[in-house]
Amino acid sequence: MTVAPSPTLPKRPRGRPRKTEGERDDGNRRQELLAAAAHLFRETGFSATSTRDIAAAVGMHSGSPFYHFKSKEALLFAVMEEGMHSAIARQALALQVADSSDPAPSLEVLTALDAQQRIRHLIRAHFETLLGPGNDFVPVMLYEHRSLSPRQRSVLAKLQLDYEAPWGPVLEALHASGHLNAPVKLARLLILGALNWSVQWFDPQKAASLDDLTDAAIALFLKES
Amino acid sequence: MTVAPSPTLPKRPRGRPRKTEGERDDGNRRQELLAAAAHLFRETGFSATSTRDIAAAVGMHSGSPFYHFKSKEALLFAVMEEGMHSAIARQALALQVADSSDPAPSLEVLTALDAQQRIRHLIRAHFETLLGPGNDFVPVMLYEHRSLSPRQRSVLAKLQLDYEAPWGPVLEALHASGHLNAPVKLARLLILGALNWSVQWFDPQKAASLDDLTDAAIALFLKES
DNA sequence: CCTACCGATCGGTAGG
DNA sequence: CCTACCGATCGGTAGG
Repeated sequence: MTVAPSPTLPKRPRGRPRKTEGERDDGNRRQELLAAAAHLFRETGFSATSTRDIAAAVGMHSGSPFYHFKSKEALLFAVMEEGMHSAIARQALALQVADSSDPAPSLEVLTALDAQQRIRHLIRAHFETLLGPGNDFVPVMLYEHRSLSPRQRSVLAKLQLDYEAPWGPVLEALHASGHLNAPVKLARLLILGALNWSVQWFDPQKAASLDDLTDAAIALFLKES
Repeated sequence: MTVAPSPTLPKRPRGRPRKTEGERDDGNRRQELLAAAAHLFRETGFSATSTRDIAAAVGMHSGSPFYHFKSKEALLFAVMEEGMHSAIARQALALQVADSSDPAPSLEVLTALDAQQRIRHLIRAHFETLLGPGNDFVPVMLYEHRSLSPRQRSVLAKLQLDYEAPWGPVLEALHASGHLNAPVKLARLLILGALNWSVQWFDPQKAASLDDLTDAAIALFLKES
C-alpha cells in the first residue's frame, strides 16, 4: 500500500529540518553533511554509501554535497580529520582532570600512582571517543582508512601520532613499576586494539557501561603490584 | 615507453597460468577464484572490489565468475565460510597438541596448568589464522561482515560460536586460579579484540614473529600467580 | 543549493 | 568459460 502524494506539497518534504522563516543556516549545512556522512560511512561503509544517500539524509539533492566538498573522498577525509581533532581534545581534557588530583606530575618521572591514574583516564576517554552517542567520526577513521589517498593518509597518521603520544610514557612508567608485564611497544598495540575492537560488539542498550568497560580493561591489562 | 603488442599472441596473455596441454583443471578454478577474491576483498574491501577485478586476477573474462558463484555476495560468503572452517580446524589441531602433554584433561575441571597451556595455544593459533601467509579468509570475515545478508550472517554467527566455544572454559579456569582478573565475558571480548586488531598493524617483514606476539599477549593478559 | 545531465563502471545474464 | 550485452547506479559538473 502506498500513500497518495498530496498535490499541494513540494515533492521532497522529508528529511530537511527547515529553519524558521527567513533564517539563514549558512555554514552549518556543512556540519550536517559531515555528521550524516559519518553515520552512513560507519553503518554502511564508505564504498557502499553513495553521495546521494548522504544528500538525502540531510534533505539535499544529489549534486549538492559537491557544493560543500569537492569529492566524496574529501568528505571522508573531513570526517576523519574532525574525528581525530575531537579525540585529541577529549583526551587532553581527560588528562587535565587526571593531573588535577596531583598538581605537578612530570611526564619524565611519572610515579606509579600518576601512571595508574593516567592510564585509566586515557582508556575511559578512548571508549568515550569510540562509543559515545553520536561519536561516529573516529570509528570511520579506524575502519575506512583504506579508502584514502596516500597524501591524506599521511596527514591522519600524524594526527594519530599526536593522539598516541601520551600513551607511551604512561605505559613505560607502568612497565617500570611492575604493573605492566609485556614489552611496551606491543602492549600499546594490543591494548589499543582491544579498545578499538569494542566498536564491533558494544551495544549501548545492553549491560556494560563505559565505566564497566574501563574497569574490565584495567583489570585485564594491569598487574596489581 | 610502451611495449609493442606481439600480433600473433592472443589479446590477454597475462594472468592465467595455463595448465599443461590437455589437462583439465575442473573444480579448482573455483578455489583460485576464492583465493583471489579473499586477497582483493582484504586489500581493497568488498564494495570497492569489482567482480571484474577478481576475474582478471585469475585470467577470466568479466562474466565468468558467475559461472562458479551466483552472485558477488555468494562469493564473499564462500570466502568467509571457508575461512571459518579452516580456523576451526586449525584451532582444534592446536588444542590436540596442547592436550598431548597432559593426556586426559577434562574440560570441566581444567587445572591451572592446563588452562595456561591451552590459552597459549588458542592465542597462537588465532594469530596464525589472522596473520599467516596467504590467510586472507578470516580477516575478510572480520572486516567485511557488514556486507552480508541477515541469513548469511546467522550462518557465520554459528560458526563463530563454535570457534569461540573453547575460549570460555579456559578463561573461566584462569579466572578461578587468579591468573585472570577481569570479568570473563568482557575479558574474552577484549582479548579477542586485541588479537583481531593485529590485522591492522602486523607487518611480517618487521620485527615481531607470531611467537613474539603470543608471548606479549600472554604477558599482557595473564597474572603471574 | 537545485536542475539536468554525462560518461564510466558495475553486477549480472542469455546463448553458445 | 567466453561473447556480447543490458539496466542501474554512481561520482561529478555546468549553469543558474
